[in-house]
Amino acid sequence: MPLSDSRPPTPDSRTRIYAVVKRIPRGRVATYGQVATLAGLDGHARQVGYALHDLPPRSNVPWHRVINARGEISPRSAGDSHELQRMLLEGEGVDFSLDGRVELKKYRWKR
DNA sequence: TGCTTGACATAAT
DNA sequence: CATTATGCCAAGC
Repeated sequence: MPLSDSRPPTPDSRTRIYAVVKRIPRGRVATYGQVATLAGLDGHARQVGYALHDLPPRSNVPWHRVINARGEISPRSAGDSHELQRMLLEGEGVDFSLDGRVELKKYRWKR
């Protein structure tokens, strides 16, 4: 069986997303939509979140710098990662509002 | 093969 | 600025 060359060339969209997330400078945050756009997946904001969800905690990807358009940490189904995320961001100098929101006006990563 | 769910975004109200 | 409704696309079942 001549192993045909019909294998899915899926360059793991996740890999692309991770690459973009890694590009986020320290002390700054980006929205899912922004990451999706920069990753060439304009409109796949949801997939970005999916990819990050699959991201193992040992990964060197600063997933904590990715937040939703409201400037808040997306409420996940389970896990205490959202607390860790806030902690990490605060550790980088990102200021949080009393409502637990980040001032995108100030910290939004501007390409 | 088709329906449901999901770490979202944007526009309208 | 909050809430509601709709859109988009991929993965899971």
